[in-house]
Amino acid sequence: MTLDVMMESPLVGDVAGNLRVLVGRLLRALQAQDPEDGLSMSKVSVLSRLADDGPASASTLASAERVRPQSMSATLAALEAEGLVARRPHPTDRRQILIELTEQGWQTARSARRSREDWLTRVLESEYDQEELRLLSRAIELLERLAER
Amino acid sequence: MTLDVMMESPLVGDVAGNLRVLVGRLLRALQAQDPEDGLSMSKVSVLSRLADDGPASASTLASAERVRPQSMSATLAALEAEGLVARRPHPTDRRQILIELTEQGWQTARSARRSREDWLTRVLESEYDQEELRLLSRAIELLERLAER
DNA sequence: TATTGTTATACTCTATAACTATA
DNA sequence: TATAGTTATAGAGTATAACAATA
Repeated sequence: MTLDVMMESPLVGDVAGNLRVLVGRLLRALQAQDPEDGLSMSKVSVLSRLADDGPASASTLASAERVRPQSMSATLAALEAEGLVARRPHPTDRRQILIELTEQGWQTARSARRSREDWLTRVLESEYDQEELRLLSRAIELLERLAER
Repeated sequence: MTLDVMMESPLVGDVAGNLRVLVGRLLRALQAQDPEDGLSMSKVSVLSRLADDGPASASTLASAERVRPQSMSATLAALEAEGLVARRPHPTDRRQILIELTEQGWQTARSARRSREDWLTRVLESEYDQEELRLLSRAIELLERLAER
């Protein structure tokens, strides 16, 4: 125990290397399954954030999602074309445009995040017991902190 | 406790929804930082697998990494051009070409998985204590099972 | 016929560069 | 000048389609 702290434990190096590889593989595993709603992860991520945090400007979304404003601009144009988000002027700053979920956007955000029937849910249910799911749930909280850095 | 098991616990639905969004965000966080060795996650993933499992054919790698054979073909061509993998004929099946790590490929695979200097390692070190790192390490094992599905 | 692998081509996501409008 | 947003263009990764060689 004390030893772990005293010596430079290899744990952090392992976690880093394995996590990097894991994220790529999980991405492809999730993309391979999951045609379901026809939405890319980038789009779901933006919808999800708008649902959590409320309306936001394009540049706020861009930095939160760690993409360039130009990239977010493209994503938002696509979401708008699909009727999932709408734009309204910022009350005081006329440069900004606030992005908000449409009613359909709300429904999509909800169903994308909580669809209990999709592949991932079924796999989690069959692959892990309750204790492992609780561990995963805690790990996800920890990793969300990481994703914000 | 018993209640968790008896009622359809919302835990699995939460994990599923949050995990999907998390993976996308982690991907971009990792890609934003981490130019370091100049290798994409896809490439590191292939090198990593070759290091773990030994030489393999292109089609084996493709299904293991969940990409189409055509996509793996492109990835392998790039890795070969960088001198990290080499090809040798399959001993019995002349259709197949076995892919193996070169000496430089071995070094790169090792350092990519255990690099103690990169952004991710530093963030992990500063952001998490030893207990949290152990939890992450266990979670990564669990999620690797998921990535293979 | 089925399998392994490649080349040709296109799509998605994200990047950089250059621009307009507003603060 | 600095900030918010857009359009134009390019690169990486992966997909589908069509093909050649071998089983």
